[in-house]
Amino acid sequence: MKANEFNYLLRATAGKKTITERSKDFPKWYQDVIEVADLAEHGPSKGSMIIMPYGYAIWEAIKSELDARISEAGVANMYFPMFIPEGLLTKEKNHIEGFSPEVAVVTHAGGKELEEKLVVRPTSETIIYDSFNRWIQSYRDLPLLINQWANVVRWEMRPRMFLRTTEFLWQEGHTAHATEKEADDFAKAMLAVYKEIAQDILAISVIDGEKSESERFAGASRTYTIEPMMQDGKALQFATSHNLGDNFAKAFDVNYSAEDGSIKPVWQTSWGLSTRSIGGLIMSHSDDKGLVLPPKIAPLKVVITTVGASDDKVKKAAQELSDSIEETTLMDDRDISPGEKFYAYEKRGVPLRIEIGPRDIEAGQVVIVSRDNGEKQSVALSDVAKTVTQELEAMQKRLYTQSQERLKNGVVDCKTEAEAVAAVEKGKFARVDFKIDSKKEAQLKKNHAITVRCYPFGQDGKAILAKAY
RNA sequence: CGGGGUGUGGCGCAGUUGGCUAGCGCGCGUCGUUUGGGACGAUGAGGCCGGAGGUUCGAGUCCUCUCACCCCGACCA
Repeated sequence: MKANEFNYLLRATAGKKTITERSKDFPKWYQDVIEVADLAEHGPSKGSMIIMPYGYAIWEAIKSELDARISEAGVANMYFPMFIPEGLLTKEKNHIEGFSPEVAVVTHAGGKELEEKLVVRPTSETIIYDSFNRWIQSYRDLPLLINQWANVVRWEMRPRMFLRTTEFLWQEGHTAHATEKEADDFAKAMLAVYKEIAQDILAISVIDGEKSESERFAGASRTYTIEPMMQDGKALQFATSHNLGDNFAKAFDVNYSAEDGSIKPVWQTSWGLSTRSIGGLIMSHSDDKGLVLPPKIAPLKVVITTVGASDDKVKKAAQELSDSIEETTLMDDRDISPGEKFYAYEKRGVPLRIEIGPRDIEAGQVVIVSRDNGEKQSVALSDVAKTVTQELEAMQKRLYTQSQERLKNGVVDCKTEAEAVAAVEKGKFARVDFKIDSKKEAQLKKNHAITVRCYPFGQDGKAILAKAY
């Protein structure tokens, strides 16, 4: 791996062994691609880092697509402090009950013990709504729509590669509205944005719906979610959007004067998508050979490798080819065996590989190989640029279609609980229309590790049951 | 905090009822042969066997204490 490929560092948590052990469901090749390193250089390690080649660029690609849509929705970006005075966090009762076990707390700073402890944000509702309280006076101040790109800390006991890490990067949006309906519509609109990102950009087909009461965000009135199916049949909560009702408004006194002169609480939403999506990406598309990235977010779309006796003539031709292709390319003319080069880029998920050797030069062509299906095609030198563009688009479509088919075939309608349990054990999503009360839900979770993923939109109260990450 | 395990080169491990100079694989360095799907040969560097104390002619191995890490459970999903 070349140094410039290491452009992503993410605090995982716990020891190297923990994160490695807990990530056994990850494709088995991941340790060849993603390095897990001890965080501390000296002494026993309490933490580890995930180091993924091009990982930074992948996150940046997701981020820029999402950020464009967020700002299109009229939302302003801001940065709030990372430390939250403990007193603020505890204002909303359900919220603090949901989060207190997993917060990291700063007790000492500036060389002395702090009078009021500072919580490292697990999410920023509290510190942001403290500001909302000061910013909102009149209905003219509404709606207030803000977003921040940030890192947050949740001290979970069981970390998992990308899916559950002690620190993670995300975007969290927070809005305040004059009416309950407006807030609810907005929460749903942002979920639709996430769905678009998942499907159109990451090529991951999802089910959208509402969470059950027990799976709801701590402090929310309603939680909306998108749930894709991973290759092993498990679900992944990919992104959520919450209708917070007036719960936080009441706790933080976020009120406004309405046109009629009355004082009313605002109605709020919050919504987020995190680096967990990279985990979802890996588990959705990758195969035994390594990472498979949808072309739209692949930082490196084409790699050109020399094969055969790579003399100066071949290297020169490869360089010219590399310069002529508009898509991001990398040329690799190292004098190592072709197999070694092929595997290196397959593992990293580079969508297209162009092979060029003496025979190709003689024939005036190159070989283009697609990462997802391994198909090879010989293409005349003059057609390379065009073919690359076409093939990248085709691959994006293929990956989405594949994900779509998996989800479509993976959902099984079940009449009884026994039927549903059996289906889920076989790696399916069970769609059921019998009622699942909170007692039944707890039972399913305890006995079978099955959860209600969501009540899909427009499906008349039917529930999706599955195992999940 | 309960129950169970593990500490030996960078990583992964072996090392028997105590025994002679502590090994193997991967990785790394050098040289050569290779190069159309993860090559091979030669050679080299790299270790107070987690720590302290004890038993013994002799401890990686046995005993005591201690430290650290990990797994299962509780959190999260």
